[in-house]
This record gives sequence, structure tokens and C-alpha cells, in this order.
Amino acid sequence: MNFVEELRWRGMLHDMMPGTEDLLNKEIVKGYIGFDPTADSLGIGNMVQVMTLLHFQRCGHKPIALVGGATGMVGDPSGKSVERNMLSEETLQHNLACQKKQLEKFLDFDCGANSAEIVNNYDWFKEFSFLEFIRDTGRYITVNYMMSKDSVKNRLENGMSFTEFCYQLIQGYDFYHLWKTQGVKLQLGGSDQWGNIVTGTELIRRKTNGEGEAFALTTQLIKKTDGTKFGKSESGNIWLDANRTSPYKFYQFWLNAADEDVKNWIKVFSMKGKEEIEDLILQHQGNEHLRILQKALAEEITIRVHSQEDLEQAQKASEILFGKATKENLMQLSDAQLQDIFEGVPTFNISKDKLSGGINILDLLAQETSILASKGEARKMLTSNAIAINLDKITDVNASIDSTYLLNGKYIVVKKGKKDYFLVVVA
RNA sequence: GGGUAAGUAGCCAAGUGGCCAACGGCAACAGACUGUAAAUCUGUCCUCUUCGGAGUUCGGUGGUUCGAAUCCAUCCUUGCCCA
Repeated sequence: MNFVEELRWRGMLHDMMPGTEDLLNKEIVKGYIGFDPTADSLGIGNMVQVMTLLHFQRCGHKPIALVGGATGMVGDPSGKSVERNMLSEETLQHNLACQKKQLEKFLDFDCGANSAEIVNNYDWFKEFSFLEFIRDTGRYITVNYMMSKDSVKNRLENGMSFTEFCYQLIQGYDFYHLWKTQGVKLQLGGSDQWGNIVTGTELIRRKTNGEGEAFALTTQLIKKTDGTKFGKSESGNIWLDANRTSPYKFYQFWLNAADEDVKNWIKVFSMKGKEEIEDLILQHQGNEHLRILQKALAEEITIRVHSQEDLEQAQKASEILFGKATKENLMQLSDAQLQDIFEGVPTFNISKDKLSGGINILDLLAQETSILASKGEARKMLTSNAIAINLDKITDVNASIDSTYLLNGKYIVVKKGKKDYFLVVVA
């Protein structure tokens, strides 16, 4: 399988240096992508780079994931308009460990010649003295060269610290180091990394008097047709860590992809082959309401990031929450099932005796819990048909809720509008 | 420092003595329709409310007036022009 061709039809290829394709066709290439340890989990934005490495490996090359223990201490100015906050060394270590664990899940580390590797650039920077660095590396790259990068130019107006200015040199040195010690010839990355990557190839060239061969390949940034940023939902970033974004929410994110977006995204995030994907797209045309692509994508990526069991749980929860489920369906669920489905849903506790004599619906919504901000608002929501208790719509503001409403003797499910669920636990 | 224009609800923006909780638009939140969509239509959109109302707003403070977002004084902030 041809890596460049693979990226091309998937719409992932942005740019590459001349000669890159020839190199890839000629030999098993060692290529790497850097990951920035800004958080203790990768987000789905990083997933694009993970997919790039996966395809790279499947095409017979050797992928290396670099976690930025050193670069993370400096901070990449690319695409940033202001100096970013420095992370403490402690958080950095924590983030690195977490990201490393996630990366290990996706790549194959035991497949012979092209087994994946994970490296940490802190390992070669920690012994490096400042003087050594500016003598051995700094002198090969001119300030003029560094200033011409967009990431620097865009910041000249508002100021940029020397630390951030040096970032590209540090990242460039990574490439040189990997090239020299491990024979890594290619750096991959998002299109915003072009400048940083090229500083690396330039450094390799200059340090070797033009002898060294190194290449760059960048991928397209994922776009949404409505212009908003990819990887975020109303409730924030979509993370790979189940503790930050539950498998259910993760699944929902992909399931809710817009028709226009999903056609592009499935090419990026699915390991399915060209024909299979094109076939799915054809099936999707004209049958958009079936959401064939959304389902295929959501299933595949939820399994890859989480697991088959998590997918099934997410699908079951989706079915209950958005399907034609009724109060009866809810009542059939076991305690454990209820807890799984409503995991992550805002929960309120009220005492059993409050409920025993029946409690007015307005009081329940606005006083005993803060599901709604005030009784006035609760009244408005009720009269506009927005509130359901255990999936049954309630419109009467005088309705009284008592223990007959309890599911499994202790839960009440409150739904506001179409998608907002609340769980009231009675104890 | 001198001149000048302006500051109104989450944002944009009308209002220049009573009919102002304040036109309109965006965003948001509900409802209908739908695919858990988009588009569209409807309602809500300062706070509380026993839905009858009540309370607090128009940069800050003080004043004029029966009555002020609107007039006066003063202070603060911002834009623009000159130095």
C-alpha cells in the first residue's frame, strides 16, 4: 500500500517536500510525529495525527510517536496569539505519562521491522547545557531564518518571549537527533507544523554540509463546514480519556456529525478501505436520515478509542435516551444499567421522606434540586411542554410527584427539552 | 496635555422628559416539523412570582422635576483628531 496515495484519497495530505514520495516508495521509512503534552489526555484533534501514524504503519513504515517532555516546557507559538501559560514540571510529567498510555493503545509495537516506538525528547534534552546547545545547534540557523516563519511573524506585533522564539529550534533539534541516532528521515504533522518541521530538515542539512537527507509531510487540518472548530462540542473538548469524555458522549459526538462533515471525516478516521468507504458514501446519498456514515464512523472510532463493550453501552444508552423508549422501558432496567446510562448526567439527591407524601413538581425542579433556576422558570418550562418525568411529559404545574414514580425504588429521571437529562436519587 | 464623539440588557443597536423593563437584530432556551440534523415557523429571553403582580436596571455619583435612559453638574472609561 502506498502511503502518499492513501493519504491523498483520504483527503489528508496537505504538503510534502520534494522527494518524499520517492523515499517512501523505496524503503521502510522511519517517521515521527510530535505530541504536545498540554493536557493529560489527547483530544480527538490529536486523533488525526494518530491516524496518520496508523496509516503510516499499515503502509509498512515505522512510526515513532514523540511526546514532548522538553518542547512542552517551552510551548509551541504556532497558531497562538499570546504567550501561553507554563506548565509545572509535575503536571507535565503526569500529562506525558497519560498521553503515552493512550498512544500505546493505537499503534502496533510488536510487528517486526516496522514496530512502533514512543520517545520523549526530554531524554536527550535533559543533559544538554544551554551553552552547548547554542554553540552546536544555534549557529547553524540564522535569526533571519527563524524570523521569517509565520509563527514568529504573526507575533511580532504583540510580542513574543525569547523562550517561545526558541521553540522551533528545539523541535528542529529533535528531528536532527532522531535522524542522527535512529535514522529517522521523515517528520509528519499537521499543516500548522510545516514551519517547525522545515527548520528541522534545514538543521539536518546545514549540520551535515548538505549531506543529510530529511523530509517533511503535513496533513490537512480537519475542518467543519459550519466554520466552527473541530473537536469541540457545546460542552467542551472531546477527549479520548473516558473520565473526561464518557464513551457515551464520545459516541454521540460522532453520531451527530453534520452530513457534509461526515463524508470527509470518515475518510480520515476510519481504517476501512477506499471502496468500502465510497460504497458507504453512495448509500448515504439520498438516505441521509438513516445516518449510515455517522453510525459507521461512530462505531468504528468508539471501538478503537474505547472498546466494543463501551460501544454497546453507548448505543444502548442512546437508544433509551433518544429512541422511542417509554417509561416501561426505563422500569425494566436494572440498577446497574440505569447507572451506566445516566453516568455523567447531573445528579441530585433528595431524602425519601420529602417524597413520601408527594412533592409539588415546581418544588422538585426548582427547590429540592436546581434542575431549573426558579419556580417561575419551572412553570414556563412545564407549560411549554418541555419537562418529562421518567420520559412521560408533564405539563400540569400542580402535579405531585410521590414514591410511585421511583425507578428501582430510588431514581427519578427528569428530562428538560430534547437532550438534557437529570437524575434524582432518592435516599 | 488640547479638541471631539460616545458609553443602553450576553453581544450589536434604537430610544433624547411620562404611553419604557426599554424598538429591532444576533446569540441562547423551549415548542412544532425532522434524522438526536439543517432550514423554517411559534413562544420565552433583567430578577423573583401565589401568574394578579412585585423588585432592580440604561458608565459612577449627586442634582432639577410630581415624574429621568432622556435635562444639569461632576467623575470614570473608550474611540477619533491635534500636540
